[in-house]
Amino acid sequence: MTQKYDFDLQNFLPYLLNQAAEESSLAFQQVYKGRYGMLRMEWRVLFHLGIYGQMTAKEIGQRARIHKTKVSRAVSKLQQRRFLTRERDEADRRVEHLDLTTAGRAAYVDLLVVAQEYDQKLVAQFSDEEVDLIRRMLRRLAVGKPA
Amino acid sequence: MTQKYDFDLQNFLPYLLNQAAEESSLAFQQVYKGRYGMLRMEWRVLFHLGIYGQMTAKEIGQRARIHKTKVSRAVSKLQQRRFLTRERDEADRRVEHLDLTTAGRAAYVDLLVVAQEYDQKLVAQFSDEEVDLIRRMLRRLAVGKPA
DNA sequence: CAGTAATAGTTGATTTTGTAACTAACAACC
DNA sequence: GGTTGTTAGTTACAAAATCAACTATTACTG
Repeated sequence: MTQKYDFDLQNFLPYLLNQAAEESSLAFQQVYKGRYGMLRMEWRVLFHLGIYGQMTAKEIGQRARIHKTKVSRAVSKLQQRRFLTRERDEADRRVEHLDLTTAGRAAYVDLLVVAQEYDQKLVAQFSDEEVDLIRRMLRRLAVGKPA
Repeated sequence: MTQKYDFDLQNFLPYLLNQAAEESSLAFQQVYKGRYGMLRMEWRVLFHLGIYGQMTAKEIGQRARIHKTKVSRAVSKLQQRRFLTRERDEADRRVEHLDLTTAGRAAYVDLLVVAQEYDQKLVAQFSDEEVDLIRRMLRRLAVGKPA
């Protein structure tokens, strides 16, 4: 009965992607969780602000493909920890411009170093061409719409 | 200040993997959730039993790298839905041998077809060599231990 | 062979996430 | 200029993941 249908989870792309994603997130997760008590969504928001500078919650959600409720909660937490400030837009009072505080920027820079080192470790297992290719493939898969 | 440290999330492997994993799981998730009300852990257990035949909860956890509490709860749910049976090992009464029922096997086969079709759609975006490479890379990343 | 450690699996309390409904502000249309 | 529709963001409730402690059974050890 085994293998009757000749299918292997080890070739099933969504499964493989999940396994690799989980494993590859683990070490970095321990750092931002351990050092700053951050959640996944929180470091993502932190990094978006760190990299791209002042943004609104909506813009972060669009870029990172995170639902607005998750962004909202991550922003609250980061604000509580004094990692960012919210400033209401006077032209359109619905939107808030988010920006990192000095403390937030320090945390970002700290984690950035860790992220870069960790990424290099991961990437070092493969050739430059391989890395280049997997990045392009992953970006394509992340967009969706294969059909 | 922007780009000061020349780091792009779009190149950070854990981030890319997460994005791709999330997106690629979505369509298939809707199927097993919609048709059988299953959770991610439940289809994984179902597939492990479908592919490899009778196993214990521990073996499933090891193969799939799922924590035992998650396996335990998935198994309970699948049993409630009469998709699997548990049989106590008489030699070691701590362990249970799990096996799919006819209904469980039917669900497995049904979802298997969907999975295969979906995988083919994903894979069709790339050349055979590319697919081969990404699978090998993902398997390697999934094992961990880059350092 | 009693006592301690280890293993398979379960359960309960706490945190996180996901879904949907909500508020507040702006836009657009008649 | 008031009704209707949209958009940014929040909140409340339900679903799920996580972590720790628990039971039952087997294995080790002096």
